[in-house]
Amino acid sequence: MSNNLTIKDIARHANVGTTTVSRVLNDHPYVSQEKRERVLHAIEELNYRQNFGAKWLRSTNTGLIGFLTDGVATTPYAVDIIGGAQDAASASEHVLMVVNAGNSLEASVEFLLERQVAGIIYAAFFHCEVTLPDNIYQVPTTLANCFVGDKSLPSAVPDEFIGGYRATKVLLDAGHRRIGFLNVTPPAIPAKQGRLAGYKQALDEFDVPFDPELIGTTTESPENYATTMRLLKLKNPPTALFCGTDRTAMASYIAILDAGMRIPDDISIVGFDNQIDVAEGLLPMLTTIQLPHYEMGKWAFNQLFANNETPIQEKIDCQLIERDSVKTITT
Amino acid sequence: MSNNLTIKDIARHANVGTTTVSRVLNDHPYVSQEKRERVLHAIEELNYRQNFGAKWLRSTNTGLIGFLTDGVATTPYAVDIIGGAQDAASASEHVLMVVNAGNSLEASVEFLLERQVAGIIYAAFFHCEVTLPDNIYQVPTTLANCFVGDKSLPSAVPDEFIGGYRATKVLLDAGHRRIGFLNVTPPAIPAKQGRLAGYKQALDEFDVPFDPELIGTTTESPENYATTMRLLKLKNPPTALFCGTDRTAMASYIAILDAGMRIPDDISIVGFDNQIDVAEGLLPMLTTIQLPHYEMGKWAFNQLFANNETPIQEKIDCQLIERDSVKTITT
DNA sequence: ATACCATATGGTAACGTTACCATATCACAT
DNA sequence: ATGTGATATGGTAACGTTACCATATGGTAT
Repeated sequence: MSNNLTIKDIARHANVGTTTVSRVLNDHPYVSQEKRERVLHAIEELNYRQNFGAKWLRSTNTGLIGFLTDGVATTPYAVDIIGGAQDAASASEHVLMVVNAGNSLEASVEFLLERQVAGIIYAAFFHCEVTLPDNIYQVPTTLANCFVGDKSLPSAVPDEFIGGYRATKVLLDAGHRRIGFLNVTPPAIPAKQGRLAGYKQALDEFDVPFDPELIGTTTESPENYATTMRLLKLKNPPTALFCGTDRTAMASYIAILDAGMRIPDDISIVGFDNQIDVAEGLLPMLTTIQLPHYEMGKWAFNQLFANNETPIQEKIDCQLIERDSVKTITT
Repeated sequence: MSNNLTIKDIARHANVGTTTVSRVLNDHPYVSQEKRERVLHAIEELNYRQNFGAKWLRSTNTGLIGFLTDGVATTPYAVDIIGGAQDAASASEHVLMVVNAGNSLEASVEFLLERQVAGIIYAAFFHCEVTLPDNIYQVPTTLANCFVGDKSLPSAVPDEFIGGYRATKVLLDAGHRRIGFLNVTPPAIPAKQGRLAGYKQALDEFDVPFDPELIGTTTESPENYATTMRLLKLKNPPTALFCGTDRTAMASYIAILDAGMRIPDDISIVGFDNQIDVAEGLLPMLTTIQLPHYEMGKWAFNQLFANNETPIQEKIDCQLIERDSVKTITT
């Protein structure tokens, strides 16, 4: 089935030396147009295919990049990170070797090193601090959606602050002054602190005092539902809600409808994540904040061989995605 | 950084021949316990790592499997297929090389063939018929979530019929006799036909006549909402709804609440997909049908080297996931 | 004794490619 | 004439591994 041809075969067929064939294959200079065409023609005709094993044995440049994730690689969230990394990788002739870290992160890294990967991208499925085994430093490594405490590796994470700020500001701009906030809870610590700071900053800019009564946390749907209800029944209830995740927003939608209110007429909602199936599935469609998964993946690949003196700790913007769940009101 | 040690170095260090080292590395027989330990010890001490390029140049057995998907590989749906394939692959010392087919499927296959993959798994992100380039037949190939018209390749797809049947039956078992059905629309043709047949079959078994008035289609949320409303306002309205996707169910939830009804007290709902964030995010949590993504991925890997005379066309069961959106009623 | 087999061990020639060296030609300046 | 540098071209030695062959030892059946 597979016709084990070598460059020797095609060298003979094109009546040139093997070196010339290799040069054509690798786009090296110093080959006449005429011979180049003869070689190309022979390759075409014999249906020749390079042997990458031999190639990398010589050159030790495999074009392989290890994409390593914590156990839960296959969550919808992580997926766009892979997408971004993959697009960037194929733009420069690299391939991703996707590996889920099993019980031992060190063993997974070892596995990739054995395959001579030129670099490793480590991605977490939610924004968090990670600890990585020492052997990962044997090869260029970048992080997506996570970071190491000592900042010894380049890392791209969402700018939670700007996300929280944007979500709050769109509501303030629409005239809202009582804005409930169902913040995410640990273990997503960077998200929690950053978004709260962004929320406060936006409030400050509009001279709206911070009211702890308007703050809740997100956990599972029943709790989200209950928290939303609590907020709705406040003496001075919110006219808008900033939900820590799109999933939280979903529970809030249900609570609000159950309470006999309408979105966005009676209350405006902003989510967080832009989890497309949820955000576009809800009605009215959800205005939310985009987590920059794709961009983090892309950035992580592009930084792999950047070779900066100090590893960059990048925070990537979280854009506002406007849909139909926010209504302008007049105070 | 990387200490280019070879098998020779460790042979010298352990005071054995290179062949013996190779034998230890590959678990071949005819090595004394004593030398085996000496070799293992030397490997440990020198921190030696095999060179896979050289290895496969000799043996042409790379342990690499190409995982190829249509453009939209990185949809949440496809992700569990990768998970299943990956788990099965690592159980037998294989690695997945994940590639998104770009504009040319043939070029993507060529890319994988160049890398000497031992097999290819092709996965679609929704159940459909696919056409594949000829060069894919040069290596064992299996299909997940799709099939080729001439059945020339082993394929695993969801059993849409049983899924539709199960969804309808759980409602019939709960006493419902007026069951609305918002079926998916093309291009997901196998899903559409199969589920409808399953729906009818279940109805038949309970001697419930098929009523075309109760059938709708799923498209985008606003339409789903409108269709749900139409059903709700029927002279003889449904007491239960079978939604073609969990996303449809989300829109139906909103419509039902808007109409002043409650789930599941006034109307029961069953979804399809078990898209976890939606199904568990809704309140009450959604009873739905599991699409066997993980199993299809696993099956596809395990069939790669099965070598059956005729390629198996497998239909994988779609299990019912019971949550809280179905209520038993007495007629 | 002899033959035969299982076990153990190491030397060495591939595997298919590219890097390095050697060589050749031609143009263009000295 | 002579030197220099750019362009072309091919031979061959690696790269690190495993398959194959050769060899050696000890046990067991003839």
